[in-house]
Amino acid sequence: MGKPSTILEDRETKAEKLKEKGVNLYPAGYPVDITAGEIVARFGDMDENALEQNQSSYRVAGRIVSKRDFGKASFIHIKDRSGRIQAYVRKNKVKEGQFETFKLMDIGDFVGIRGPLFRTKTGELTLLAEDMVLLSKSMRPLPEKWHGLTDVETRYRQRYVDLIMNDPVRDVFVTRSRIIQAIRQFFISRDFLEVETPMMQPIPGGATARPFITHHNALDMDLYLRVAPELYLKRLVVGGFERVFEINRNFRNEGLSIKHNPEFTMMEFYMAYATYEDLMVLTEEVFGYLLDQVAGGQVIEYQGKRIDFTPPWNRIPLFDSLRETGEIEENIFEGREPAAALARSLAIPVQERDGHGQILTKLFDHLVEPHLSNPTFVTGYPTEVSPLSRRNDRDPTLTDRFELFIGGREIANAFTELNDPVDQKARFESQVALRDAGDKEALFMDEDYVTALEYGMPPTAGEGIGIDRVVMLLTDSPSIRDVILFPQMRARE
RNA sequence: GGGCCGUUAGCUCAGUUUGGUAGAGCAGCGGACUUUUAAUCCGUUGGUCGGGAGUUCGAUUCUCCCACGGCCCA
Repeated sequence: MGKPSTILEDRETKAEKLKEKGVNLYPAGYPVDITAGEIVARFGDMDENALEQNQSSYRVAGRIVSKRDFGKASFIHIKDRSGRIQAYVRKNKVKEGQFETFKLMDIGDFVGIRGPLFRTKTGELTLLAEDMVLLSKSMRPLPEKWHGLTDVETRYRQRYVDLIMNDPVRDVFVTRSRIIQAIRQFFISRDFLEVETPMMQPIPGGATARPFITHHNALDMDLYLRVAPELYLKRLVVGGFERVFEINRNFRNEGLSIKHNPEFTMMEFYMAYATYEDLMVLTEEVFGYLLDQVAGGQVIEYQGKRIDFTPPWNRIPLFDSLRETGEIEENIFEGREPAAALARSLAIPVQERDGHGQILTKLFDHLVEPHLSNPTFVTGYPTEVSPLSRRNDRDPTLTDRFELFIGGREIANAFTELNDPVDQKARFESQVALRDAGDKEALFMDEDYVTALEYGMPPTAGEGIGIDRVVMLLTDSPSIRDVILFPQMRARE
């Protein structure tokens, strides 16, 4: 990159020639009065005669994405945010001198074109250029028209080129925006308040994950990029906002993979007086709305597999899901050792500090999770791995919690919130013990959060939905990098 | 962190097996062409073969190290 080549030199030469002709390479603005997409929508069905009757002239602006020259005439396609439209540039139709200027333009340049519409011999709706101005000169060549840009590294590092060249990529991000809009609308319509809570936290909390550390100079204190907004959102429930949600970034200092990016987008919501069972129904409803809005039906195809979102979704306790694999002995539920032995035999790493519940959850992750294709609520998570969840009334070793799996991946995590400050403090203390034993993902003690609970939090249920993973499902994208505009990459020298 | 694969012209890719300092298509440049659709036709420029070291008379090719990327595992 940045190395001189003849292609770059050719563009500089053209730029110089244009300047000599008095052409401004980078003029300000252009009075666009229609987009390419609107032209197609409004005139796409009109035949030649009808178009001829319409004497109106239209101003369109966009990037030249293709060019077919013929001496004294040329066909180009220009692309704007709505789509593409062909334009016909002919020497005796444009203004004096403009054709010579056009000859110095390249694929990649932005132009503004004014003229009437007509239909070519081959039937394509086309703008006849009567006035044409250069709006911005492109100094670098775009990738080849036929194969386009496929190199994934370049696609991620120079996403702007990917977006210019690959319409399906562009569509993914349009869909992503629509998904977030739909979720926002759904919750606002249910009387939830959208809020923003700190991304920089003195005590990271809300999820068991390794945080990023940063430093505030004026305060001379370390701050953590949040791993979750959870504890702040629940403080707001304490404060009387009974229904809140936030859609924003979380940061986790972990490896990169096809489903992990260090920063990712999470939607979290909290609903006073609800239980985790209410949230299962609400989750079916929000996905139902979402699929209607962006997928046009309750069945999608993800990576060649059919996924049916028609409610009600399957619900299964975590331990039962392990039993159903048929690959386990009942004794793994009775004591830590048999569970640990099974895990080791499956090459699942078990740490000294891992408790029985932790090991069973790891077995689930390994044996069950990848097979949960249709939406499935898994309930009955051990209290040990759920330090912020309310204990189940019948079995206090389990919590009132579910995780939602779709397409073999965790998509959401929800529970009735632990609002007993005494139990919460004890849970934090267990987490601190784990941290002291070397678990870098364990929670920190958060005294102020306990204090908030001491003021009283109504019975509440809350849920986090991984937005990137939802977008992956609904856009049939195999990698999280395909749904994040600028995925994290190693710095290049 | 480990394993496997990849990195050659602006882009998409051959070539490496069997070492003799590189090819194609598109793009670009010059020419013809006033209704094309990957326009067509004629001519033509362009490469420190990801970086470094080693083996060799000679390395894009073989060996080692490094960088970046992808997939799988952890």
